[in-house]
Amino acid sequence: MKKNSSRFFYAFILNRCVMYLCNMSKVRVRFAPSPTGGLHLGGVRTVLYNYLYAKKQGGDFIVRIEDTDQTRFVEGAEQYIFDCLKWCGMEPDESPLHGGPYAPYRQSERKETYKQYAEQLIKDGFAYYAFDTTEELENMRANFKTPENPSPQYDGKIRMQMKNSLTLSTDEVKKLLTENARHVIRIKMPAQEIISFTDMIHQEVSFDSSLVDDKVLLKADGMPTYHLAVVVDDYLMKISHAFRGEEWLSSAPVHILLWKYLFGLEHMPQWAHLPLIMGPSGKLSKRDGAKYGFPVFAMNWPQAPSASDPKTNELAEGFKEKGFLPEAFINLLAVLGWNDGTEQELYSIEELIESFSIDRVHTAGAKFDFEKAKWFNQEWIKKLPVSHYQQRVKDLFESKSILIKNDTHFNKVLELVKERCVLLTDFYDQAVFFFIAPLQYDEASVKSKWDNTKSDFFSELIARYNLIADWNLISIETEFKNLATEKNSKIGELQMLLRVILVGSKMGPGVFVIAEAIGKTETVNRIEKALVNFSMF
RNA sequence: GCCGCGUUGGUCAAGGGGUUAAGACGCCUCCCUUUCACGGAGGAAUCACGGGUUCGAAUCCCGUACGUGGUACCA
Repeated sequence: MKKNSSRFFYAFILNRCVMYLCNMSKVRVRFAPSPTGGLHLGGVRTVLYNYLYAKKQGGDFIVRIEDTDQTRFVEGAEQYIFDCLKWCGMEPDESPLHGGPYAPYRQSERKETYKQYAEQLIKDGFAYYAFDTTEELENMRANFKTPENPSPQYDGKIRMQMKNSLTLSTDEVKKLLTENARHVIRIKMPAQEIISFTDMIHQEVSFDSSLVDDKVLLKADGMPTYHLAVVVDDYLMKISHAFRGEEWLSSAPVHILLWKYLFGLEHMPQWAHLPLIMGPSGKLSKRDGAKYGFPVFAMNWPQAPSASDPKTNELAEGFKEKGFLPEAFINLLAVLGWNDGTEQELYSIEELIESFSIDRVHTAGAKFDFEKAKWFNQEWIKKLPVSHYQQRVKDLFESKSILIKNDTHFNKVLELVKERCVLLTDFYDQAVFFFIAPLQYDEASVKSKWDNTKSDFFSELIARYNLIADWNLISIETEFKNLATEKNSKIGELQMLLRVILVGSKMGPGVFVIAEAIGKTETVNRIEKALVNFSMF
């Protein structure tokens, strides 16, 4: 106790010192999705690492919607993202739905802000207007294309051959601008500069500015591109740490430069580029889900209906609907690319917050393994009390037309079978027979064993069972075993037959436990029914 | 092509100069159970390759190969 509190004290002091030395304000992280479709594995892991880091430091978790591409906007996607976060147990502190001091949190609603910064960059000579049409850009790419350079860039080498405010006269530019000619604003990448920064995962990363193209900052429709928008918003929203997928690493130099030009490197958040999650063959995609039979989205996502191809109007399955518990989903994602150095694998969200550290995140991408994912779910089903997921299982039963009348009894049944369920959906097969009599039997197991002595035994068992006043595990088992002994029959064999009679197949918990649970009347009914059916084998 | 990032069993991974190279999933065998699981005991399987540095390299350095991301008025 004493040791703990002193440890806490020193940790606290250390923390304060670090904050003082770095002149650090509050930890603020953001998850910035585009509302273009389902939220997949990688996305959820990115949120998770953001969330864990923020919560561990007592910081804020912000969700910002990056909807700057109006052509890719999908109705309902934003709400879906929030639903997924809620299901996963990660409530944002600030977001378009939750509000906050830096609203609006939707980039489309901050359009004018970005424009000012873009103009500022032009004024300072760090950016320029470009008037090239789509055709002109295509021509450029076609003309400069060589086997050695299959995808020419709009960069320092060719910008002087294009139609922009660097090549046109001031008057021409002014004229085009007043005429409202379609144009974009591009960053002017410096000719020779090594741009480097420290990534919390990859350590030192550096780029040669001459190899990076003049990225568009402000599009012709006045919307910013991601590059401008992240930097501006991260600054305005006082983001302290920016964790994102590794697919952004290549464009990091653009963002670093923008920070330098606009706000100063000292205000820049600390970066961490998270390795990508892979599918069985390469990058994890929606297709992998269909191909290998596992979900890639957090929750079901109805693919956008397409008039030209009705096949695309299908459902992308989610972990929730597949039968995963959010606890398991979060757990498996957290340890896919991170571990705390101990042998622990099962973590609650609170334990994750406690143990998480960004510097123990792997540098390499990890392949998603569905078998292991299922194992996590199985462990969580065993670990959590049945009451935790009872409603979901109840809904499952009711969707299959089995009405649950008694919740206490239902709870007991689930308790009996929980350790043999991997997915929540398994509860149906594992427990249906507690509610309805088997419709068919495992014939192969019965055929070789069934004869007159067996049918005599079960006929007499019915009589004995009918006499039991107190229907409980002991009386059921005792009667059964006594009768078997009297008849000089093999108990094990008869037990197996009783199991098939009650369940339909060789599965489930102890036979007498099942008999007790379904009750005397139902047990007797099922034996009677089997006596008729088995006579045909 | 160019640039970035990466590479420990099939998968997730610990280990970061001297280890019999942890552990988990999956697979196999056995025990438990005349069921299916759970549980328990075992087993097979690994440092991408080639050069250095070193008494000693999975570990440090350099190449190569492979993978992956970027190379859009997408994010």
